[in-house]
Amino acid sequence: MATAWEQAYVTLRRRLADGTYPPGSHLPEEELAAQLGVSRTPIREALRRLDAEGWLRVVPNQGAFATEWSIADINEIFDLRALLETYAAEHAASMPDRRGLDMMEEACDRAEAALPGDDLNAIEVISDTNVNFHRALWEMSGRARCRTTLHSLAVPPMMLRNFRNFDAAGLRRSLDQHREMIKAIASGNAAWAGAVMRAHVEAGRAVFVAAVSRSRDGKWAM
Amino acid sequence: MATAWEQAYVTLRRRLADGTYPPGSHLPEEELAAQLGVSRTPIREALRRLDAEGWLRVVPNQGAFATEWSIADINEIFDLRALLETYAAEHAASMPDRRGLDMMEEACDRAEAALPGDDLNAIEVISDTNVNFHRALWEMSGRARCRTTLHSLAVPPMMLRNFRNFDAAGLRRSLDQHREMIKAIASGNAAWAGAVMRAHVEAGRAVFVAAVSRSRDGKWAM
DNA sequence: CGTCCTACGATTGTATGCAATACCCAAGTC
DNA sequence: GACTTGGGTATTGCATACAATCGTAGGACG
Repeated sequence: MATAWEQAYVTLRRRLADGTYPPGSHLPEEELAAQLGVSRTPIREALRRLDAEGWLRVVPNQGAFATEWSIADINEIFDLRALLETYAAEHAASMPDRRGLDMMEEACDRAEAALPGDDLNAIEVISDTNVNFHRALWEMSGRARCRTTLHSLAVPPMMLRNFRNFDAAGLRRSLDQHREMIKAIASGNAAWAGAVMRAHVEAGRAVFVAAVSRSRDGKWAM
Repeated sequence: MATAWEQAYVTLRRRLADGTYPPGSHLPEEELAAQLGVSRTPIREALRRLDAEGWLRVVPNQGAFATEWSIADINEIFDLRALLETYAAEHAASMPDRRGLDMMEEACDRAEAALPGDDLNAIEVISDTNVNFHRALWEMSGRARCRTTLHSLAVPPMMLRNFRNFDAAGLRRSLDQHREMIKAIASGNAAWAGAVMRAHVEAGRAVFVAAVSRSRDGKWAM
């Protein structure tokens, strides 16, 4: 069994991701401690880590606040993902391994099975398998620092929720890009893998930007 | 006055950077607490943050160990710095501001004044002003996430200590590149700024690689 | 002599208590 | 009426105490 603070970290991160704690909201330590059934000590340690990873901001003597994301922030994140995911894909292609490729295949299979359903549950599955796909790729690249950095960039709330903005054709294309990436990596063609990844990230940005411009007041449902 | 855990964080980070706690060494909480004159609680919170930033690794029930760096790790860090510092330089050039440019100029002036001295103190000053220069540039780029990521990549021990590997000509060239970057940014030429930055990072890598290959057993004095 | 087991010491993990600080609101002043 | 000031409350910051866990040294057994 993992330590209490690690469990708290995982739970709080998930809740920040799924919107249980909306951006800007205050997170009182005692309340979190009561919810998770532990004391404030492990909660505080989890909050320190979430702070370091950008999930929330701990202000001295005021506590933790779920981070709010401006459109500029999100564009920056897409920029960084474009750089780092491409880098990871290129290096994964230069050292492909069976186990990682299998994990990526499996993620695609599961996503494909969920694709026909239009409900939120399908979106949930697709979002989930998407994370698994990318994680397997980061792992295969063998770049530890790149992996942890991408983890903190690609998993936060508005990235996961962006899947709700995809239409059926968009999801189909996203999945096709995943399949193409597997081919590129398996063949050891770094340039190919990198190019597909860059297109993949930019397609995600385009979906996001379109969703933002649809909402007239410039605010979006993240 | 900052909180105790923030002070502990800064102090421990500096000690990890200057070699007081060598790579691989175990850092008992109680000992750190005694050294800094606080209890274990703020120490633990500082350690969580240092862990998240890659300065050390906290193993459950075993404590904190200063991270050890393989040559592959360091090459990865230079790779990521090449990508992200270039990105930051390009965006700084697209939105130059007087105050940031002044800070960069000042860092160069101070480094230049210290340059004639060959002693370790001069190296210290140069290493210090180098950090200030880059920080000012990151700040100017307005990219918050890029800045925090670079902070955790560019400041760790072996990056700071790499300055000891530069010869006089190398330091001179490094400083010239800083001056050139200021010109490029001030003129708003993003491509120029990015190219100089990339060259700057790669020059640093070359110095590092040369230092490693000079030591026959593949270990280096970091 | 080597291996396994146990008990001890050292260190980390968590809970709790108290001190310090910030926020909120009401009363007072200009 | 707007602004300032004071106290009360809620929340965080830190220290301490105790529980849980790990590593190791020593001894028993094969």
